[in-house]
Amino acid sequence: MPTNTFFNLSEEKKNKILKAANKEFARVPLEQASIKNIVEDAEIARGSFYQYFEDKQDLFEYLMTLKIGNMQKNLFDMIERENGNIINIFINIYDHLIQVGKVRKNNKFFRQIFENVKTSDNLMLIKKDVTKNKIEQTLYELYSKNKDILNVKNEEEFKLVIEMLFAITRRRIVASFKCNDLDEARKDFLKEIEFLKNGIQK
Amino acid sequence: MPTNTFFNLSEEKKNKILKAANKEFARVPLEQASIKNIVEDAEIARGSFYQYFEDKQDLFEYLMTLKIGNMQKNLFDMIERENGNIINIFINIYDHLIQVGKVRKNNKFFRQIFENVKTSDNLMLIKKDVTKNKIEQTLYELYSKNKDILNVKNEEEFKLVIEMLFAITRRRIVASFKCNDLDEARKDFLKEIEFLKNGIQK
DNA sequence: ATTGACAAATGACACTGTGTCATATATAAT
DNA sequence: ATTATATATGACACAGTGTCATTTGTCAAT
Repeated sequence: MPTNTFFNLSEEKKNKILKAANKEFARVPLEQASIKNIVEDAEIARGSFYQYFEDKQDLFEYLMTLKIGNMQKNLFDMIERENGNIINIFINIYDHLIQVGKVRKNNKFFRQIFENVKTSDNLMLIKKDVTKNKIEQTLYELYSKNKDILNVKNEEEFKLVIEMLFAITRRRIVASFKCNDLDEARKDFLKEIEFLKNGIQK
Repeated sequence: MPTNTFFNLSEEKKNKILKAANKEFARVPLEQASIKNIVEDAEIARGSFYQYFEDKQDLFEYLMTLKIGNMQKNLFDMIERENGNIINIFINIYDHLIQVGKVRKNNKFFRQIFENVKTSDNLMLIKKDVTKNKIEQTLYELYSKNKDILNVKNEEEFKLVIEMLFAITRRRIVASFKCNDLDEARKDFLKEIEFLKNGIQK
């Protein structure tokens, strides 16, 4: 978490810093991002940076929570709209994120994040406990709505299914970045979803 | 690729360097690995390192090809043994790698690699064209053997299936690192494979 | 208006690590 | 013995990090 000193800054100054951070984190993966670039771009002294943030990770995570906050609402709306059907939800997430990637300015920022998620990284970038609770709760609701249409015996198995859907969606979003033909990319995604839905075995 | 200068070195010296590299790459992910540590451990001058390798990536990739070379034979044997059944092959790969992780000294090296593969990284660490050709060829043979038991219309779809199996296996191997109970971890893996095999939809 | 006390800003500094290069040393070839 | 060629070396310039003593700003109390 940033310090109070940071939060006490004028909106203008805070924005300048966040904008510079956004730019840097969009440029390269987190490990390669340089505080030097950020402070130069934001026109603050190096020392000030450390007055505001513990390190670049700290700033990065804060920036993430801001961005995720925006998406969260969309996500819960979407769950509502799809009446909880987990498969359709993920298809919607895919489409939504591809759309975001195409249109929005923070395009590159998200791309960096998606491309650089490591196999060992957790389900999601959601670490904040507040959202975590809501997720847990939502998960249970989703389970209730899906247990009759899915081949799952209990909530544990349902979680596995979600992880698989998540992994597929993530991989396919990244693949779409590299692919020129978005329609083609989407077809591959849907094909994989279908494989998971109906099984690969004859 | 390392330079000729490196290959001309005495076996002893080469081994000392590779051993030091192995140690460092087992310690931290590639980006954090330090050439300084390697040269100090291998007792060579900093300048010499750059006489042998372009950079740490170069050394890393060479080390990888050595290790993969060892596994390759095992893999092709396994394909033979399982008579090409792609699902069983992946279950075998899982078991084999878990075994390697438990037993072998290079334990940590593999763990680093598996944990730090990024979503944007390709199917495998196999970049060498030689092996690539053999893989392509093997892929076709595998397709022939599996097309009758799997729900795939063509080789493209078969490739998607392989990618999915690969992704699942990778994720589940990494999960097993974090899990104390290896049997539990294996069950989750098999469950996911079963989901893919028979579908998640009732 | 002056003082004191606290908050915030600053950049020089010590540190760690990278990649290069001129020079030194070894090996081989004639 | 001389020359050519290959190999080895560590000092150096550069880039980045995190810290800290010092400076600057703010504002309440006198």
